[in-house]
Amino acid sequence: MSTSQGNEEREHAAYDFAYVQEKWLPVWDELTPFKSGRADDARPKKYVLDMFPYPSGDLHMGHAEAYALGDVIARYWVQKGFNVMHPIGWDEFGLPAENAAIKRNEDPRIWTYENIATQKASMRRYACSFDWDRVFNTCDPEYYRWNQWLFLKLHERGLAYRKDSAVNWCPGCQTVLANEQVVAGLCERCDSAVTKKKLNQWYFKITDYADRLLDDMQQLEGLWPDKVLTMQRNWIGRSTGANVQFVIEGRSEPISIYTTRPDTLYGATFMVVAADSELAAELAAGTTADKDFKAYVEKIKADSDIDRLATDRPKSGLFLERYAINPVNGEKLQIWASDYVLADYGTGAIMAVPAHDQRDLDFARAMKLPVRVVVETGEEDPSETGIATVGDGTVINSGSLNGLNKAAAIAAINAQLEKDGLGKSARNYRLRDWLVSRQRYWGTPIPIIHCEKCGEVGVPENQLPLTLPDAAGLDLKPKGTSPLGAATAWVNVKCPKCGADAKRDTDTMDTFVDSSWYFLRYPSSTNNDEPFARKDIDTWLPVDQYVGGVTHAILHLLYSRFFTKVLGDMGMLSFNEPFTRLLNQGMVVMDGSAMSKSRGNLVRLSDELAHHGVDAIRLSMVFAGPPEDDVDWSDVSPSGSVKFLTRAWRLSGDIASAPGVDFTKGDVTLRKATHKALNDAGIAVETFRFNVAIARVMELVNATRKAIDSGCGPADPATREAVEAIAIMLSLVAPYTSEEMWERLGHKPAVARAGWPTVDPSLLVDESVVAIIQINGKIKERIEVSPSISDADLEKQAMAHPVIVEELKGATILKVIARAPKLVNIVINS
RNA sequence: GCCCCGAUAGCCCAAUGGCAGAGGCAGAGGACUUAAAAUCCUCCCAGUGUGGGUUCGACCCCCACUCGGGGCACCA
Repeated sequence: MSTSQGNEEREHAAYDFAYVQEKWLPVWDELTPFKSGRADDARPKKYVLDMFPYPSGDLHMGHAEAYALGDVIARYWVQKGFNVMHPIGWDEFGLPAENAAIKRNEDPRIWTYENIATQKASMRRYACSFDWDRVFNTCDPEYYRWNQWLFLKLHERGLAYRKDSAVNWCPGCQTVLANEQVVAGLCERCDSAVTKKKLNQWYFKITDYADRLLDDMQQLEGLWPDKVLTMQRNWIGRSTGANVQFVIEGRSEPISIYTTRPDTLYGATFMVVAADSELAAELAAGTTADKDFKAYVEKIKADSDIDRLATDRPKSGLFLERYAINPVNGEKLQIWASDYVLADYGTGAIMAVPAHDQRDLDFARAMKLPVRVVVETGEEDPSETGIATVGDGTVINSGSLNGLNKAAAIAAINAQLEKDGLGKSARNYRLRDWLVSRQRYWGTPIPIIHCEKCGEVGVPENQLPLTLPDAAGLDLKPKGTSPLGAATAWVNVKCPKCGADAKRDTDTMDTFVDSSWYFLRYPSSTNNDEPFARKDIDTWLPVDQYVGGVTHAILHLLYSRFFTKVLGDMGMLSFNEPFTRLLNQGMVVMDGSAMSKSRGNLVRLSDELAHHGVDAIRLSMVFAGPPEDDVDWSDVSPSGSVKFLTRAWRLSGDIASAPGVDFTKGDVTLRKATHKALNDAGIAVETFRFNVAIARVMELVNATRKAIDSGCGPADPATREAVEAIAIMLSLVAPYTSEEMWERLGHKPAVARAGWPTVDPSLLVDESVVAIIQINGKIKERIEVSPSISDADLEKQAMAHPVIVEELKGATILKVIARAPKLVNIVINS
């Protein structure tokens, strides 16, 4: 630590950030100001969590922003006297590591652990307020054994199951993908066009939780960004309607269709079944249409998702030469097969009401099928305009439903169908079960043994973790089947139940399994007896504040919510939403677009840190604008941040009073500025307006500079109070500078634990305020009044003011609005 | 095509329905200096995308539109 003489020597030197960084890091290592959960810690808890990184290289600008923002929140609550747990770990399984391993021809662990070491060192230098004692790696067996344990628990509960299904297949990665990992028909990892493949795969039954995932979002209202809640609602996509039974000529069983518009049942003019469904194949079998049908199915199989998603795609289909009977009027309806009906939604069959559904109308017009209007909406005839009338109206041509509006007709027809045993109300979801198996090496092995006699047998718990076979000797290149299959010594085992020869499941789990419960692990990160201890969970969870990118709005957050509910049902925890508050930070872009090497606009974090120092980069990130907005690095000025920090730092060398001086004896004007800044900055931080909080600190720095140079002077206690407040507020964004200031002010480290000064409410009120006097909304005069003046007194003063009296001469006063102590508005006719 | 968010000074951004400017960047001038840098001081700049409406009063609320960003997109 510097001597006072050393301080003097440095007094007028420029602020040397490199020196200061090197100076304080070892001190903080020693003091561990952010260690959470000491046994004797009586402070109330606060769990602040940043989304954990993937170790794909060194930290980049995006990390710098995210961690700067998360750190403001974590450090603020520490200053406010909370026992803050702010942990970090690494999310390591997945394709980047595996692809790097293939390229380098080595074990993915090597690349992974190298990158972790790099990132960890960068985080330490970046002065993140992480609790380093809680770190874990998801690729360590000590972690992923609990993925396996959870998988087995889900399997026991029927929530993990295998089925044959047409799944998303990425030809680039040579693996299946979850629905959530297909973005606009492309693989989210490698941008290959995703195709369909019929495979037997593992699923988690997230659809069982669709209603709870939807309904529990009510409690997140106002605490999560609306955008994320909307995206999740859309993704789950609950729709309500009815299933209706249609008798089929020549078939013993009726076909059930799903519709959201049972009120238009009389308007059904044909039926459509999904061309790729078993139902379609069965209906076509034996008819003269069968040959054409098979050809049609082959044709649509060749279409990629991209083709299917094209908006102007013409409708295609084929008449199956079969007929259905409309249950309400006995009409004979043609049954068609088409790819615009999805096999895995609803029942895979629909009644087509072309007058009131655009897709059905497009199809009817293409195939020359009849259109019948059964809802009078006042719009033109759909069969002429080609535009279906989908809105509300009066039901016509519909027997007993005639004259009703949409809602009444739906209620009436549902009741009638139910009574006649022909249908009942139903719900459907866009959400599909979560496909969790992957045909790749670098993931958690699925802990299932396949036995010819016993079927799927879970690996006994006492044999967990089931570790990955050594990568050496395995060909990791993607080839459509798991590389684990080649590890014969690993694959061939005895059935734990019957002892017969059996084989291990060779697929690995989707890496999103790892991150779906990791936030539960931090409080128990060193516990090797269970995934998490109930006592720790009850102490720390749920997460009070989660910070991360909006890219995870659906995937990770939905899966985490699902896991939380499942674990709740298992009695392992007692809350139903894992993340109480969520902040989505924006991205860091350059010249308006995402940074990339190929675009040539990549800014290297390490370069920025070398040029401007950690504090200036953190400050620039936080001050750039509202946290949820993108930061355009070409708009921010790290050198401006350096300038401000230097200016603040210099104040600390100018203070002439001693630590502990009685602030109440200080200059009132500056004291008011200090307390207002503390008050406003605190509110701004709590409402995520960090840029505003910094503006308040800048104001106080300016006011203090002025007070020292030409006001109450450096010896006044108020200047010390102000600079100490600045150091504490600045500690949220500029840990090095503020620590240095704190020392120069005569205090011992760490400023991070100094405590947010208590705001004196009496210093927040002004003795007098300026009230404005308006006539017809235009400002005519300003007067100084007491802040506690009454409306009546303010009005009296305003009306008596000479300027106003003059203005009002000859006018008729219509109304006077007084809003003490801010303004009086006199309305006159002019 | 549908839904959501945004638009304030040359730029980034502030403003419980009540004086449009908190803060910063950039710019201009000055002080200090042999000079430069650094520092300090002072100053400049818009009436809030467009058109209506509500109100005593609108950046703020309502309607329509323009532009920008994001999400969803055959889910019956």
